[in-house]
Amino acid sequence: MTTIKDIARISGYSIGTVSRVLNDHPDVSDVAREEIVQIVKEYDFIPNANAKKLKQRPKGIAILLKGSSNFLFADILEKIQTAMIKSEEETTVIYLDEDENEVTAAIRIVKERKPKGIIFLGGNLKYFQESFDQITIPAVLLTNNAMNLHFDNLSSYSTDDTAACQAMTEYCIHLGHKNIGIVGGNADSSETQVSYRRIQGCIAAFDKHNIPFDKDRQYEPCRFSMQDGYDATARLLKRDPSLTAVIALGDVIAIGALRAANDLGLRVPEDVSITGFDGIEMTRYTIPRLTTVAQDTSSLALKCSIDIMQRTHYKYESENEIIPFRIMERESVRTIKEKRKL
Amino acid sequence: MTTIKDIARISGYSIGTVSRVLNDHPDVSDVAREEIVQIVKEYDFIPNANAKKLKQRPKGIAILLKGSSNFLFADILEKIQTAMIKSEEETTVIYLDEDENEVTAAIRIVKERKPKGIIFLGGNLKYFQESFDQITIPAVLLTNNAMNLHFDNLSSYSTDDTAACQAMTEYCIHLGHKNIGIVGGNADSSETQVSYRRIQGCIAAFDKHNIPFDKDRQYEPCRFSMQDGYDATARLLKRDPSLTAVIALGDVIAIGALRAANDLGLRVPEDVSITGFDGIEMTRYTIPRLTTVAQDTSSLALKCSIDIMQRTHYKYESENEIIPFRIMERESVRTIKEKRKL
DNA sequence: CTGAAAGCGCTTACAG
DNA sequence: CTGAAAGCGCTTACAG
Repeated sequence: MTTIKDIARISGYSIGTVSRVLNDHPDVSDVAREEIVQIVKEYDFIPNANAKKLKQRPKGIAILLKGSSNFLFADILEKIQTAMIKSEEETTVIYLDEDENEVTAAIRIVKERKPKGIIFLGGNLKYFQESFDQITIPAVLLTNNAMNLHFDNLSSYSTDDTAACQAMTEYCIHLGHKNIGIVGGNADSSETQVSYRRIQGCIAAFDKHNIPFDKDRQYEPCRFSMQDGYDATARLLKRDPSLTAVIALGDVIAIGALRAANDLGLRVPEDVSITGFDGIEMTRYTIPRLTTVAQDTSSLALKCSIDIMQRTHYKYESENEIIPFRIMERESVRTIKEKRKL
Repeated sequence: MTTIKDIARISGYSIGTVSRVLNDHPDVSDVAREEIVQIVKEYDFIPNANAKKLKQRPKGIAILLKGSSNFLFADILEKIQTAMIKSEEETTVIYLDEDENEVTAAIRIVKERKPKGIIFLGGNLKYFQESFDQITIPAVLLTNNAMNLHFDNLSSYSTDDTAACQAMTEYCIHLGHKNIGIVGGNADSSETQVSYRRIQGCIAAFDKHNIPFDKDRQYEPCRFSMQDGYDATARLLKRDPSLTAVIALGDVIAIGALRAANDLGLRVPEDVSITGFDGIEMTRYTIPRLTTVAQDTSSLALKCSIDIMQRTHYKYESENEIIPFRIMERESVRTIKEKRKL
């Protein structure tokens, strides 16, 4: 393994000068620079990154993304990287398992890579409560509201899950649906989890419009995957064939739901309406196209990028902002004719 | 930032002893161990990983995955990790951009992390030709055949893209299709790219059955995304409405194709048949379910895992193996009645 | 512009 | 079982 020492020996210059060339320092003679660059190329020399970081000062932004095949996060990530490319700052993405503790991971990464700031693409508020106090550099949490955590080096930009689900439910109600099923998440979960907040939104809509909701009959929990969405929707629809609409708490669940309804011989939306949540790309290609509530990934990405750049460079305050969502009216929900009027 | 030095000072032991405790070395007294562990916990001490790696010997397997939202690779990755978890070896996944040079990245990673072995999930043979010779540790390339590269520290396990596409095309031909379109990739690309090999497979089938193929009319290039698949298929189908089947060179393309046909008022498979390639999860949920050629991700993952473990631990030879594919007959292809017989 | 040297935070023979 | 010390491959004041 060739090291900087070898390059120094071969070039006849000192280690220090080689280091300066390697790091584009200005105070090196052109002759020295050329000779050293030449030898570095010849030997395909790449400096040992660990040794570098041992001395180096904080640099770059670390992006922790939870769930490597999370379509929503993948979308946001792409937009963050587009936004960040203009700034000088380098960006490193670290993919975490769905159920990994992202704060613990972040603490480790801060030690290892010494980033100037961190972006959390998704995160469990509980983990933040437990150990985010060990992180002292600026950070941004996306798609989850960190308001109640009160860390002054943590900003957050998120969609109001509860309001969004309430809006989607009301959308269905206004179209005449009264017997609506919900699929996804875990009703017994706590406020720190998205599915809980989303379910609360649905229930708020029912309450507001005086529509009864029988959880045992109209709700079916499931994880956020197509397969689970498929199974849960099949159970739900079999248990209560009178349901005219099913609100899936995530788009991947909805895609499974579409298929499940189909396999039960139900047409969407003629026989049963189905809605999603997130607004991932795939929902524009399903048959029928999925009506869903879209999180504003562009704003989320942009605000996050600006925030982290500002706070890593200057003394800005962190903030917690709710980004507006949008109901994407597409093809998977139909209008129910008022039976009473017949 | 607390370091090993602080822990040593506070505990009253030497740095060496603290290091031994940290690394679970046996020759430390229980008293010392307990005291030190206690203090480490108290201070939430995490050793600096860079400093560790500066001295440490090779460890773990690095997995380089090209294209962070590549569904096929995501699937294989999951299976590799399941297989590897049983072995002692740690595994690190590094996600690369679709168009990044994975070999250059690997060279850097070898220096930085000192892994014992590398797994490439996807890769461009051209990059391997150019600079894989700088890598001397055992490596495995997945879904691409490295046979002709002749590196004796590089194994490969792959699907025969050409044979698979030929088989899928023949499948359609046997069902009576004669006027078949192809969508995806870039016909002018070189042998080192999958799309070239897949197209060759289709053409081989046409030749074998004496079916004429007019590239300008029946072929439409496109990148591997739903949007591109949608656009390309729309162009293809408009240009030649007589096509009875469209072979998409990737599943995501096929998903776009499904939607495009639909928007053109064509029913799948009644009016036009559509096939995919890869066998990703989503193809089981499309409406209709997609007929596709499935790569055997389980075998790919298992063979790769066994290979890398063997070659990092013992003196095994590298090998290049072709893993059988499977045509998944589902719902998106129909049988054409022989018009002549009417 | 260049070199000698201290130091980053660890690990690991080597003595004892 | 434990400590003192060399060393991993770099960076960076400090002199000159």
